[in-house]
Amino acid sequence: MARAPGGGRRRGGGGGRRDAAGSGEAVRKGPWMAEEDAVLLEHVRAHGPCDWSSIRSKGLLPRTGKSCRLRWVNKLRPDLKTGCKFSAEEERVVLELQAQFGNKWARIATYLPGRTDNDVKNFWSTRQKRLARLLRAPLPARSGRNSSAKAPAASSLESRPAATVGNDHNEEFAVLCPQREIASFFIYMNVNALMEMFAVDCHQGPCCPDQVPFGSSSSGVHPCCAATPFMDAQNAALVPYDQASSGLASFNGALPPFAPATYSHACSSSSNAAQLLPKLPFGEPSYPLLDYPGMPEGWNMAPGFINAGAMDDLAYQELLPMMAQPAPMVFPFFGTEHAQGGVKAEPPDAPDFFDDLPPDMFDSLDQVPPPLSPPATSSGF
DNA sequence: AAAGTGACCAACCGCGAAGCC
DNA sequence: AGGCTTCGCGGTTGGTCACTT
Repeated sequence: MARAPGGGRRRGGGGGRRDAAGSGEAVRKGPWMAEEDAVLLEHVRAHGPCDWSSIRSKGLLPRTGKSCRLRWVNKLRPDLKTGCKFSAEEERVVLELQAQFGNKWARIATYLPGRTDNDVKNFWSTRQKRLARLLRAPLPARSGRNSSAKAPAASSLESRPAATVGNDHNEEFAVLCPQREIASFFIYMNVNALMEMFAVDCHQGPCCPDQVPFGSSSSGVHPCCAATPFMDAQNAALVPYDQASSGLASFNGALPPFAPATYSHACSSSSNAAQLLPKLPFGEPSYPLLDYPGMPEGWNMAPGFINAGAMDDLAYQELLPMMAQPAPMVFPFFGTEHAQGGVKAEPPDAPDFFDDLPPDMFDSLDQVPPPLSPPATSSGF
């Protein structure tokens, strides 16, 4: 879906208005014109990408240095990949690094030649919105074995913040997200298997021009996805609660072939995830695990599976209205910071959400993984 | 064909860090 | 040491386009 370049906002003056700056000087805001770009490029050619504020002070452009820098970084740099979507490999790198660094877009962008922090940020934001919508979407009732599974008692719903979501069909889903400070449960769910389970339509995007109904694939895996080492961005960390607790969520369908990651950097290479994951009631992953540099040792991630913890507050907030009971403003899975009336606040005492998770989930889980540690070598920057 | 929705993305804002005086 | 300026980053907004209904 190629998009015409330049489709942009018209904020701060409708593309030509001159706003009065605090000092009374006219500062232009809004979209850049070709002539302005030319001036900016000339400045960079002559002085290099620095001294941004002088552009305005010299009267070259009625733009703030900040605006000039942004324009250069995001649009005028010669090495940018403009007008091209994130590749599967880039997506994978973003996912890995976001899990490792958090929302450090500038840092992540340094691993992606030709991409800016804004690119990465926008990509991630779009992806999260899509995830949130996927989680929020009413899903049709399942049939067969799944429909017979009992949902947890309502009482346990109340105390399972951020872990359970009901929908119009009275289904419950455990959205198991990591609580880095308590116990990081990363559940990597093949979204295509998920979609198949709930007969959710597949939106594979441009890689998948000819959508094939799931039913037509004998393996149950969308052929497009099966051919993609890293699947579509719509991978969702959504596990039907009853299945999560019963272990049915270990998918037997064919999983996408795994191409060993070409991306790597000098961080942790060892792993103990293989030791941890089997302890979760999802069965032994039958696919190779990607090593997650900088993650607590062993926090590997399967290709085509996302880190459920990557779901940010946005996604969770979008889930809130779906919850049968208003969740307390305690989000143990989402880290120590969360928005609360616009103010970031430390969550109160952690609830006993463990009590509401399947007891067998913890059967052999004795040790809590250590909190995320900074990358061993971030000096590559 | 029109309206609605979602994806994309340019560019602003606020804040904090770094550098300078 | 402290204030000011500049720069960089992350969050957010909102416009446009493509696709769907």
